[in-house]
Amino acid sequence: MAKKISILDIAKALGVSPTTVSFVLNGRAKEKRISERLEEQVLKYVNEIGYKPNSLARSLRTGKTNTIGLVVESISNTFFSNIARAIEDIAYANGYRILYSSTENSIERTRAILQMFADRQVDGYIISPPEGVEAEIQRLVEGKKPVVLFDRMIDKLGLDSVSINNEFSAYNATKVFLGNGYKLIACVTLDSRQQQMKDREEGYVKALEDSALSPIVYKADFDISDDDFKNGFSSFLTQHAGIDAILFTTNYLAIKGLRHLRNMGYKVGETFGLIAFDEHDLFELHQPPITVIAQPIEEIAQKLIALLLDRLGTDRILEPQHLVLPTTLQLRASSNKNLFR
Amino acid sequence: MAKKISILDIAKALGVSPTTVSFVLNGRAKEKRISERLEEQVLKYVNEIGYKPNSLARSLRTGKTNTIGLVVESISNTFFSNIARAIEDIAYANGYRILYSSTENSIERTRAILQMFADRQVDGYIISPPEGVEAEIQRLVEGKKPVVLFDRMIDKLGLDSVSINNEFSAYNATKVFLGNGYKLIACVTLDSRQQQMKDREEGYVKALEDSALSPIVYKADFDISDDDFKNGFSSFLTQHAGIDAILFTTNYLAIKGLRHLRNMGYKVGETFGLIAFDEHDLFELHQPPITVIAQPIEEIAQKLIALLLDRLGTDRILEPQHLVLPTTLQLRASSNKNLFR
DNA sequence: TTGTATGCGTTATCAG
DNA sequence: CTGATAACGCATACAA
Repeated sequence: MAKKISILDIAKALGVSPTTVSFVLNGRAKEKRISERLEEQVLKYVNEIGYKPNSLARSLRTGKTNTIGLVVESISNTFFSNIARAIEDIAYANGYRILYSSTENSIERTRAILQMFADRQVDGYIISPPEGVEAEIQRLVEGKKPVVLFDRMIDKLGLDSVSINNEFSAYNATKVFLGNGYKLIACVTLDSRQQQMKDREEGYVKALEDSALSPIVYKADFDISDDDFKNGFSSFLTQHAGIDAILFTTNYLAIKGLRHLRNMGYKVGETFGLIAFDEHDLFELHQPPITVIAQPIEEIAQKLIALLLDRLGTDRILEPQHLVLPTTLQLRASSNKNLFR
Repeated sequence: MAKKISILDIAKALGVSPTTVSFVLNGRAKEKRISERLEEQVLKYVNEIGYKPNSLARSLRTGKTNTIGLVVESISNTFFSNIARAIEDIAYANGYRILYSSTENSIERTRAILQMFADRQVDGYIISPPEGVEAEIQRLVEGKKPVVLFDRMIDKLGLDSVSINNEFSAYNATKVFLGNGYKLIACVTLDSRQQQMKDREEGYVKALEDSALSPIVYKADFDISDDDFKNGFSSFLTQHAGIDAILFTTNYLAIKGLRHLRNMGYKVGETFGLIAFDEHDLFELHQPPITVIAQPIEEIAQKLIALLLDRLGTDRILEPQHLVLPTTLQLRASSNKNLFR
């Protein structure tokens, strides 16, 4: 590092005052009407010795850390890691760094994370909140830190948010099943009060109601073990004999389901319809290719960070924005048994 | 937040000096022989008002930020996001936070990232370095910051590192092809001077040499477009008619390859062998299931962070450690055409 | 146009 | 055992 050089050393070496150096460094030379010669001289010297301001000291002074706290369910989940990847780029381009952390849907963990982020004095937050952390998030807002939510909403807090039209997406997907002649359509979802999960289920239910059919729903815990899922899921299937299509409301439930369906001898595609939420690298290559409800990852990331940077840029409290982005139904063979005839 | 309270306020409120409060807060009460009554009193008050020390100020003073810089190729790659996930946990448990960034194999980007991390004064680095950043990493080391490398090595720097036995893994996998009766075995790899890629290729070559066969290698650029890959790959296949097995040295090349092989009508599994580096969610569910060389992700992460924490804990310069972990060859149908007879 | 002095919240050095 | 007080490096109000 050789991080010994401070603004003072520069000032001394050049025989000017630290203020002058500071102004030049912050691009306020013109504004402060510092002579161009001097400005150049400072810039040149700074460049020569490779001086970099100490961001800690600067942050301590200004109260800004140029850091954004990103709280996701799990960074190892492709949906979130892709979001993170996209956010990273835009944040960096705007001079912000990312501190991230995975909640694993645990309230405890989330509390700890938020506490840490607060300690670190991040300037703003992007959060996909688990259930039950309303109070903590509320506290952030009270601390005047901008917060943008995604993936899951917490309506009552009136925060900026970016989400997708969950209900319609599920409704639409279920309609595809119906249109393709599936009769007994089930929904496998999370046992959760998260709004987006409820919405997805609701969309499914409504589509069935349109055709005077009754919903068949299996709910699994977020952190269900493979064994428990297997047991629960297979007894669900035998209980409701004749199910010929399933809408999975999350990606990893779909993967779990796919595995067990195959093990149990169901012919996904040929006789059994399947649609999953969220795109996945290999869904297209799966045999049969899996129909998915794809979220616009890039766009979500863009809107999130744009919203946050917006808030970061001003002190005024703006009307909260709720962006609802459309999904894309990526039609593949798994939702159309007619292709197999 | 209400982050107005400082150690000074506490001192005033309690009628003691800031020093005392500081000592108590840092658990040095005993050491400094501060009366227990006073200690309790301070602790109690601090707890009551929910005071949290300002980590910025502390870092400025101590020169430690309790932050680790994690530099990966791309956080959206499952291998790296899983590593990141595992590292995150252990780091947090030890009081460290993670700043991360994706290089996308660009020297420019990596330089910028390293610069940023240095500005942020991270305490240590975990890096999977692209080619050509030796000088920059060297500089970190000169700045007395511990650096642990993974996935790719830079031998001459003599840094701590965690890697896998790339050559043997590829050798072993190729042997499986040979044992299962494949005749014309190709290798698809990265056009790169990265040591681990050369090692993988070398393992493949050696296995073939054992049987007096000549290697057939296709090399693609790291950031090759789908179209370019398609063109290059298919002309490679026609040039070397009769190829009946391929070892892919990276996960995403395998996925690209899989896609094009399917489009071109090759019957992976039945008549065409395939083995890929790195596990993937859906490889097991693919039809046929894909044989992979699986890296011990948890263990890699554990060793990385353990090594780094070790270095962080002491000033002494220790003999650099090079941990080489074994991979697991996950045998599935894609590498055994006999299963299809 | 530039310099001086002060504070951000901690920790550490030294006295007492 | 405890309390002043000086740093850490930067930014800014205020002077000159």
